Amino acid sequence: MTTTERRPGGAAPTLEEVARAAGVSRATASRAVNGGSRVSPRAQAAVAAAVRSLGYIPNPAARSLMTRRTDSVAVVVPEPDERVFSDPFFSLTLRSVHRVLDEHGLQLVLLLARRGTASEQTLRYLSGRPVDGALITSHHRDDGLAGRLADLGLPCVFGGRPWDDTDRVSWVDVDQVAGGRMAAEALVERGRRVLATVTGPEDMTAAADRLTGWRAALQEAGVASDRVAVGDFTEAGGEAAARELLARHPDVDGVFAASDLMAAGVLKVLAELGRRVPEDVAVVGFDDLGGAETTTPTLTTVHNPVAAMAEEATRMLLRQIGGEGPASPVRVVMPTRLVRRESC
Amino acid sequence: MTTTERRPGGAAPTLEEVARAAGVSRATASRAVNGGSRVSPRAQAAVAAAVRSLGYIPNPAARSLMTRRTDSVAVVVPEPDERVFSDPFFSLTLRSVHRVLDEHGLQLVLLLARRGTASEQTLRYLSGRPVDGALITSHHRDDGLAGRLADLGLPCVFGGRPWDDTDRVSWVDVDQVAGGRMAAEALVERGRRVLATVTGPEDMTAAADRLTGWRAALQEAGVASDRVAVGDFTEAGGEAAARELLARHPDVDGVFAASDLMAAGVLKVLAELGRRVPEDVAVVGFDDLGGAETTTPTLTTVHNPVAAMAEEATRMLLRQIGGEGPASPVRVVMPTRLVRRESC
DNA sequence: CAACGTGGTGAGAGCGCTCCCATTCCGGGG
DNA sequence: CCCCGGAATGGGAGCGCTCTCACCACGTTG
Repeated sequence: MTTTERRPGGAAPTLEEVARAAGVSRATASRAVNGGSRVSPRAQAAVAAAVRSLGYIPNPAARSLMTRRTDSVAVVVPEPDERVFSDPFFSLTLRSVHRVLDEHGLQLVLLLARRGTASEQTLRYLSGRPVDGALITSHHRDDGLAGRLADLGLPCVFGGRPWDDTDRVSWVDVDQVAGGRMAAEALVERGRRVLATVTGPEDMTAAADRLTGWRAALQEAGVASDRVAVGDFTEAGGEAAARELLARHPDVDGVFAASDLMAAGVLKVLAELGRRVPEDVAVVGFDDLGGAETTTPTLTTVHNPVAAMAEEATRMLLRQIGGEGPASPVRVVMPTRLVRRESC
Repeated sequence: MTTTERRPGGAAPTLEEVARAAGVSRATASRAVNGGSRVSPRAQAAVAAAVRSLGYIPNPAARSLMTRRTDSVAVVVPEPDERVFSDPFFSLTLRSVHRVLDEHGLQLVLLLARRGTASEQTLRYLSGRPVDGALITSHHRDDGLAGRLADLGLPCVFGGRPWDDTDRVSWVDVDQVAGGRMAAEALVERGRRVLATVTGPEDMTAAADRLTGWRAALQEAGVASDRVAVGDFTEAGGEAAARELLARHPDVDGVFAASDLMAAGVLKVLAELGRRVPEDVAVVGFDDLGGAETTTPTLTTVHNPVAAMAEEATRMLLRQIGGEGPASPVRVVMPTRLVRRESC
């Protein structure tokens, strides 16, 4: 066990004391502590011993005052309502980001921001550079974060294409348009012709893009694409949207829900109304994050490579932080695929 | 909009420059920036104007080097597996903590720790005092965190009673034993006599305490309390445990699952086996975090005041951080209650 | 043998901030 | 008229660290 000896004041030991104990200068002690290039084995060993015996831990504030690095990264979530945390999308993102950061010894600072005035606070906070970079998830149209972050000069990567300034910041996204097309094609292929969709919030690019792909594919197939209800990516939202949709269009024989959570809500409503899935109504979801396998029937869905995207975004951020100078923004669009299960 | 003028180097403006621009000394500028007692209105205004025009943001590293405060708090989660994020318990906790911290202008640092060697790393990190305090959630028996954190002298509060050193750290918990009793009594009251329980992980106090209460109440009622299966607080875990339980004891007419997630798994198995709930088998859950209302049938459950606990824990921590000197540990045990729905 | 690296080292200068303390400038009381 | 106390201020030290630079003791070279 390390001794917990402290200075007279009870304060933590400083590098100065380590140096004294090791019989070297503060500079040499610093070099030794930081991986020690240009340090003799003798000095290295002496410092290591002193560190151990004093229980020395470098003061991060002092260190980052000089290095201008904090070894931490912010995950900015511009929407702290219930949705965020209960959505497996978010959970998986956070976990993946954390794993990558952990590999590099970085800490994760969670920045939840209420809508509206929140980006103001968030930006103010970030301008103080309390973190080395920021990862932005699930942001909405009106926050204008992308441009402002680009102005700040803080390394940052968006998870999901931002609405504006798409060429000024780096981002990673799945090919949402292709995903929307796949859903449409899957339903058409099964002979469905009276199709409807439950989309996500209109102010999120993911929702808008999936809808774009859906409409394009339907038009090409010569099928009407005007049966649309807006959900909010939650199961309850999907349920409400499905009720509305089926009331207006009782003859629907295929539904695309822009998230598996919403698809679960759709399945629930269909079950209540006594419609068989997929016989009477085929259903396609989006995400494939585990939930699609536990519904009844299991869900045919468009795979969303969330973990891969989060990891890629994090690595991009780390590269941006590590690299010198403001590299030009990078865009990565990941492919997606349809996963066939029972519902379509 | 603030001008984004910068120093020659492109660096952020310093207090020095603000002082110069305002025509005052650095000391006065500092006082003015920090709420300004003992500063003349004239100087105050001049500094405010300079801050605005230069777009000055204090450097947090430099500030905390002097003040020894970081204005951030760690939430330590000693179990970063899927379970944590998908559990509504955790989501709600994180949200509540964040809300309270936000009110006080503090940031939330998420500290996920793998089991095993992880507490070592976590403790090392915390010893550098990169945060003003720590909130520990959902910890397990073998991590010995409580004592070690107490040794560190870092302000901290445990959410849920720790296994060891319960008198050396502050903690908040719900009256788990009473909750276990309530579940037992509810089932007995409905005339059930062949009772079984699906508990949580054996190395978590919440699970152990609920089981203790359950057993005590059953013994008092003269009912056998030896039908126990161990789950892991997840739906899948509850499902597996229920299968095992019903295979061993097909005559069971009442089940207590130590979480609603596990109760959902139990309901699923019962439905598959064609047992009616509550007619054939009554079921009681634990948590009541929203999920209990969406099962079929809806779940009678023991209410877990998670949000209130998280808020209380956070406020306790803030008091501990604000107060001078090492106050004696505080323990808070919150009452719980049974919420009657359809399943019992 | 003089000139030249070259790895190892320490002195010292800050990083940007807060805070202690001495100084100044008041008005009011002796 | 002088002295004293309090409010406002500035000078300067120092938080704990990193990093540049000069320096020294060695070989290695021409």
